[in-house]
Amino acid sequence: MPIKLPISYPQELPLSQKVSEIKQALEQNQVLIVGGETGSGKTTQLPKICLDLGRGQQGLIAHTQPRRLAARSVCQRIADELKVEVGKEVGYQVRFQNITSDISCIKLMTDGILLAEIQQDPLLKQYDTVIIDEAHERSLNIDFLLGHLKNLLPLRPDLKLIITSATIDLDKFSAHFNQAPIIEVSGRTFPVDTFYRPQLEAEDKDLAENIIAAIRELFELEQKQQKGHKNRKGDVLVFLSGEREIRDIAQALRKEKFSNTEILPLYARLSNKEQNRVFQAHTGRRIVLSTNVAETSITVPGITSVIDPGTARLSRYSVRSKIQRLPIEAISQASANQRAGRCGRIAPGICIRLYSEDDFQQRPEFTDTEITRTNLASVILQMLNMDLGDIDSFPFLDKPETKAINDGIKVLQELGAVTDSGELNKTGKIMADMPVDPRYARMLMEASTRACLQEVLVIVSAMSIQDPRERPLDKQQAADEKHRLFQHPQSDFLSFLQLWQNFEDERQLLTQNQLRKFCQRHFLSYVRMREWREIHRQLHLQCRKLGLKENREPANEENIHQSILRGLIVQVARHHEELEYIGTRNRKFQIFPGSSLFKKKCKWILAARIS
DNA sequence: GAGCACTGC
Repeated sequence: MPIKLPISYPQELPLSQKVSEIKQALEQNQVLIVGGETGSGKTTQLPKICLDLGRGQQGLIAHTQPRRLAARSVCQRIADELKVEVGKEVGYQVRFQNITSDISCIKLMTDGILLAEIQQDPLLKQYDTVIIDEAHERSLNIDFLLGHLKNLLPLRPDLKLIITSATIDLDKFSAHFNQAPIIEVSGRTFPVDTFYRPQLEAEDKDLAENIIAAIRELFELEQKQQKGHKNRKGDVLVFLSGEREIRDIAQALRKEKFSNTEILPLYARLSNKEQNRVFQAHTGRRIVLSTNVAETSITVPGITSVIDPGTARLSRYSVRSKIQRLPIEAISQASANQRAGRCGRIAPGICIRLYSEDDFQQRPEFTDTEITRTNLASVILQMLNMDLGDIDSFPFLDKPETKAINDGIKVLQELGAVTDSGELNKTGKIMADMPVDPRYARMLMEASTRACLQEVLVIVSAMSIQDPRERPLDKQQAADEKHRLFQHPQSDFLSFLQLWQNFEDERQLLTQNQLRKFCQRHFLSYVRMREWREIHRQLHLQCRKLGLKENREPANEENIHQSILRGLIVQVARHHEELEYIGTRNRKFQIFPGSSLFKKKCKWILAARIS
């Protein structure tokens, strides 16, 4: 039964000018690439165009976003434009939340959800159209989806696919899909003036001084330029590498006492409430000091200038050392341009780069894609589970190096998920059905045989989220003191268990409001505690479904640690001297000072994470 | 003696 919805395209959106062109291209081609910057309207209008063409009737229109928040808010916007309720004709699904119904014809979701669905339904039979949005972000999920979709298209001639991307590297997507047509849509952005102000090491200035100098220059530039403009001083966005750098620079900037100016930190670990401060109206000027969250995840409103020191932390896996790390690196040109673009959204902007134009020109054009920077065990496990055949011949946009693939297979062998010849065994099949890292999945399986699944479920969920313990700058001691209440003297893994048990006891007794207060008093993030419980619940249900054995009696600690060890064999270490330990591959490291084992000099330890 | 960012049936 076709659903009739009133469809119109807001005149002011650039994409609305191209509706008939896009319709024609979609009718004549199976795949279409749409390039357009922020504000082009592609995200909200493309699903409507599909609907207009009669799609979303035979099957759903799938529309993927890289983040949960985006999936929810895009869903809301489309529902508003179509004048329907969220969850009816237009719904969304993200982890823990499925707000769709039988009458849904557009389904917003994270790309991770679509990927997970492929495990059960490789042909994606419930969809007649798939829109992969923000494909330029090139996450592991997106790359895997684009590879699978390429194989799928000939098997589903009725399926239409739209790939959208910022206007970088459109040809690459087109080439991947048999020279699919490209339609470019302009964005609604303003020009950004870029200035290069290299930090001169010879002058012995530190980053703070360079940033202060840049801010002063910015203010002067604005005054000169302001003759023709309205007299609103816009806000400044400064990109920094991490929490500590933000703290240091904030301190230095506050000392400068810029008149009528507020310094605002922004990073993902802040509570929602603290993050929301950037969206609140304010008088005077604001200088926002942010990590990379402001590059893609959070759009800070009101920014008219950007200061870009040109570095960021980037997660990298080394096949040689078997370790995932977070080094600070020079960012790519694409990333620098994305940062600059953050100040051209409401008025012409100014971007000051704290490096030379030469330096910029010599940088790589694009950031290395995630698939080249990460351990492939999880991707390979999923591919084996789907029986995709030879991994070498899977049509990745960028093929991972053979040695990275071999390393991923080796990890799976070490976990006992595949045979010596690289085939998935029974253990591996079950692991592939668990929504966690293969190492963690292996721990759960081991725990099932060692009568400690209950406990290991709590620990694995804890390791899958960000640490719920908070340590505010001005209350570090008070926080440490409270956290010690939950500390197990011999094991940080068991500390998680102790925290969980305490929290559960309180949760049974308290109202939600009281529980929030309990969290505040004990320096725990309520939001992350909730995420912990949600992941735990999801994993618990899945383990039950997969037939893992739950223990009725409390487990013995030895068994808990043996189970964790089964997943983390490469992270055992022996005491060397003083605070130093020697791990596998002769790696030397120290224990994190927050650990209960920090100064204990144990003979052997098992590290949850090494960096 | 101390913390980049996302994400999953």
